[in-house]
Amino acid sequence: MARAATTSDAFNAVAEPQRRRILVLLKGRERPVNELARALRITQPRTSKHLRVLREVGLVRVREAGQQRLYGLDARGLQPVHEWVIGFEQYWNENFDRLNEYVK
Amino acid sequence: MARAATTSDAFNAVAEPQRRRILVLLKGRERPVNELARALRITQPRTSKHLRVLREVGLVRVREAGQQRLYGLDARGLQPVHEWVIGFEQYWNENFDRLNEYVK
DNA sequence: TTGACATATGCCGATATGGACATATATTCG
DNA sequence: CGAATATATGTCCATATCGGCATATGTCAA
Repeated sequence: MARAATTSDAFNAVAEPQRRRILVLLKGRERPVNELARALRITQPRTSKHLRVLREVGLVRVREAGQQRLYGLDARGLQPVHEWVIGFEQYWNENFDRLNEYVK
Repeated sequence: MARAATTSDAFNAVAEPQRRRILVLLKGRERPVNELARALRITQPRTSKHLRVLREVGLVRVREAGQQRLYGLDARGLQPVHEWVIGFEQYWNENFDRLNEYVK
C-alpha cells in the first residue's frame, strides 16, 4: 500500500487547500467551472480535477446547464469531519496550565 | 510541485486515519509509543513516524520519562480545522429541498 | 561494561498525487 | 455541417507519502 487516496473521504478531500477554497466559493450559490478557475487563478483542467475529487466524495453536485456544468455545494459530507473535530473541543479549551505543571 | 506535504498543517495531518486514531487515544492521558503501537496494531516504527508528523504540526507533545517518551495531546491545533468546518454548518443543516427544486 | 528495552531513523518499493499541456467530448449557434 | 465555447481526460514529471525492515541512539539495570 501507499499513501491513502485523496478520494477516499472528506478528510482527505479537504486536506487540499485549493479544494477548501472551492468549497468556500460554492457557499450559497452554484458556479460553473471556468468561474471557479478564474477565481482560484488555476487552470481549468486542474479545477475540473479538483471538482472531480469533491464530486466523488460527495461534497459537490453537478447540474448541467447548456454547455456549462454548474457545481453546487453539498456540505453534508463535512459533518463527519465536524463531529470528529468537535470531539476535541474540551481539550483545546482546557487550560494547559495543568498539563504544563504535569510536565514539570 | 507534487502533493502537499503531510506535515504542512493540521488538515493534512488529520487526513490520515491512523493519526486520527492516535489523537483519539491521547484524549485525557499521555501514552508511550509502544502502547500506542499495540493499541493501533501497527509497528512501532510506523507509530513513531506518525507521531513525528503530529509533533511537527503541533498536535502532540512529547515528554521524556526514562526510556519512554510519553506523548500527550495538544488539541489547540485542531481549532483552525474546526473553525473552517463550522463555517459550513448552516449548509449541511439547510434543507436540501430548496436545492432539489432548483435542480429540477 | 554488557545486555535488555524503548524509540527514532534511514532506505526501498509501490502508489497517488498536483500541476502543466494537449486533446477528446459536448453543446450551441450560424 | 463547421466553428466557438465549456469541460473532462490522458500523459508526463517530480515528489511525498505509507509500510516494512534493519539499525542507530538512548536509558536503565546488573
